[in-house]
Amino acid sequence: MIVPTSYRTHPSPLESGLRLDGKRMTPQRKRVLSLFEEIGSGIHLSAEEVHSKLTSSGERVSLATIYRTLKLLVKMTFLNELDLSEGGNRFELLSHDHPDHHHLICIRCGRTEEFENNEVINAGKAAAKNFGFKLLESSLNVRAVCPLCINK
Amino acid sequence: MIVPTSYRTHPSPLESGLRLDGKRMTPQRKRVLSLFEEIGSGIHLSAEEVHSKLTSSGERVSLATIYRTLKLLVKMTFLNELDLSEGGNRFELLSHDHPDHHHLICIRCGRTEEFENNEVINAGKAAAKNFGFKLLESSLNVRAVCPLCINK
DNA sequence: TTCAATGTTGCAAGCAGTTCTCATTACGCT
DNA sequence: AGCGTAATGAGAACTGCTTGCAACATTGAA
Ligand SMILES: [Mn+2]
Ligand SMILES: [Mn+2]
Ligand SMILES: [Zn+2]
Ligand SMILES: [Zn+2]
Repeated sequence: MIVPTSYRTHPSPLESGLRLDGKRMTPQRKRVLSLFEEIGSGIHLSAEEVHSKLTSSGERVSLATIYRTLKLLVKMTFLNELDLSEGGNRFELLSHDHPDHHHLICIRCGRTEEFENNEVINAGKAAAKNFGFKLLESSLNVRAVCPLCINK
Repeated sequence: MIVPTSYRTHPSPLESGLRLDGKRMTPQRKRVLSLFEEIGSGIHLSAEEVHSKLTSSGERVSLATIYRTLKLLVKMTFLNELDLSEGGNRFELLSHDHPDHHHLICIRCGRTEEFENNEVINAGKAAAKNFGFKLLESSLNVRAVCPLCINK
């Protein structure tokens, strides 16, 4: 068996995406995306939460960079940005299995559940078509109180 | 014909709503609600817009009072608060004919169209029921680009 | 391997929208 | 008219986020 003398490591999707836009791979960017990949989809983190998760595990990243990186990762379609209207916006790994899910939010404790519903997707499409708008995205937020919070 | 010597004017819905809560009727509160009633439903104003509409027509109201009054009128169900996620939150007269409409927003110029859709309402109800949450409200925001904004 | 070009970071200042503090004003009741 | 207390105005404060800038790090070329 022949062992190559040098490894040509495949650039990650992040790295190649950055490259063809003249952007650079940095440890900060790798760490932010890795965090989301490690915790998996279905978790919705604020910028502050991302920041404290990284710094409390010894990484040195500034909050400004977190904001810049999250915005970049959203533009690159690695992440999805949610406006759940309680506290700051939240970010989640964009899962290509469930790209169009919606959120049920407990306004007391923040617990957030996901659900999918095609009628909702179609309602958005229909509304845009009706008025001649070009659809970008539609999001249904259901504000509610969860069982644990229901009695005070 | 007998002309009464004193008129007992009916208290407005605003006034009676305030009364039974120990709250007081003020010119500011009357003006803010009147503004929405005059422009009619289907108009979505930010706090700043409410403020400048009132002050530019000669009224003296502070922005802090606008915010306080808007919140109060929402709690009293005269107004509805929208989180359209571009710029600040917006407020509209709560029309009892179309209580549960949704919004299609042009992210370029802010133009906002309304639409109703029962499947969406049901989707929210179903999601809440499924997870045992007590539903408060569900809002579908469709972000899009309007015909006038579509070519740059 | 070195180096220059330029993209990226950290920090602090800035900003937009909203809430809060507190002294003053003014409803509403008698 | 007078009193108790709710509401207002003015500005400070706060939150979530963005930006300007000097120092720094990555990349590609030499
Ligand atoms: Mn989600
Ligand atoms: Mn509306
Ligand atoms: Zn809860
Ligand atoms: Zn437009």
